[in-house]
Amino acid sequence: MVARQLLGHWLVHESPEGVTAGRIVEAEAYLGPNDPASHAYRRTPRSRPMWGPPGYAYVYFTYGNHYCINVVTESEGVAGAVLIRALEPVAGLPLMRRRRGVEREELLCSGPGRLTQAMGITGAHNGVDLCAPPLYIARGGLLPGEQVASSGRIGVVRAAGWPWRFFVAGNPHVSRGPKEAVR
DNA sequence: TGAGTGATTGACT
DNA sequence: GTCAATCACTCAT
Repeated sequence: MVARQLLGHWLVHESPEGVTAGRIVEAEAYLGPNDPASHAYRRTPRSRPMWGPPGYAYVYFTYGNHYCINVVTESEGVAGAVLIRALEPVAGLPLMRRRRGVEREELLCSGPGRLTQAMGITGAHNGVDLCAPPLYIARGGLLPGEQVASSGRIGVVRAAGWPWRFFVAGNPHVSRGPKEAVR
């Protein structure tokens, strides 16, 4: 599963204010029409990138306050994406702190809405190519299999029990959902 | 045309 | 532990 492979890679954003980067420590898979919890379950103009070619970003705005970023993983014409839920900050921490307004490193990127704010990602990045600057994914070191845990998805009502959430076990930057993670 | 819901976070009791 | 903020989109008049 692609969500599993995404862990350990870096998400890099080269913005005019400076470069920020983080290691992906938590990701969640969403499919298309077969997944009741996915935005692709009901097609919307905003989520159109989910049907696009793989390697592109799908950024959406939710709850009136927060952005979330997805990586499109399926081929063109097939809906499918991986939601990036948490990052471990590795570069541009001062800039992240300024954008987030918090000092603690664990609070900078430990959540979907938090990491987009820390990285400076907005709706303007919807549909951009993640294989080229200014916003892209870089290959990170391989992750030992025993460090990767999975659990049911967080924050969704439908199909929440599907074990499509992957995260780095014991990493302090992983978000804690309303439900306790089932290792 | 209007009410309800949501892949969330942060502030307040 | 509870609740508000606030926007895109769906569903019901």
